Amino acid sequence: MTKKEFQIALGKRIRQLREDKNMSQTELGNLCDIERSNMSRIEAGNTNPSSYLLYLFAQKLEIEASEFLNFKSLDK
Amino acid sequence: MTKKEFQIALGKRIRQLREDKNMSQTELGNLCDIERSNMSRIEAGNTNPSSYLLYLFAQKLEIEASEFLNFKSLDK
DNA sequence: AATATTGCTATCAAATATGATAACATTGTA
DNA sequence: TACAATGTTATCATATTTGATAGCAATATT
Repeated sequence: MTKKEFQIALGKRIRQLREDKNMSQTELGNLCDIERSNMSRIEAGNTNPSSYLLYLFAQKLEIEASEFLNFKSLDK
Repeated sequence: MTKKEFQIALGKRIRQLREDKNMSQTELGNLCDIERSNMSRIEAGNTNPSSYLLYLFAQKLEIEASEFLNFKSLDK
């Protein structure tokens, strides 16, 4: 999985978990002190967010941070 | 958990999982195409590594990436 | 219809991570 | 003892993420 592919998969996962909580990008962004434009970039897979940001997302969505990285082990 | 506290906890976890595989910083760094000085910085909690790097670590250590983020839920 | 909300994209500056390298201490090994 | 490997810290340059902002389209909501 390339970096870009990873980012896209991660972005989709973040969006999915955010929508499960019926939260907007703006809301989650505010809770985590990041811009909504950045939320959009991240969910679109256009950037490679920091580990700490994943932790913040998880905290604010009240889920385990590890859920973001539960990718099916497709590749070696 | 502050950003710094997170980085320290994450760094310790990375070190622990790396040593479990009897791998040196140099070896894991080479496999992931990152400098050994960067490995040291990360494990010391002096930097906030990218999500993709966690993924690479997991792949090369043959573990689930989610293991890096399995922190005990100490904080709200 | 008008307004607000949401999400996307682009731009530029600021902050941060990483590469590359060097020097040092420590430990293992020849 | 020498030598290599390992890990740490520091520096500076480069790359990347993020902040801040704006404009746009689409969709609610009034």
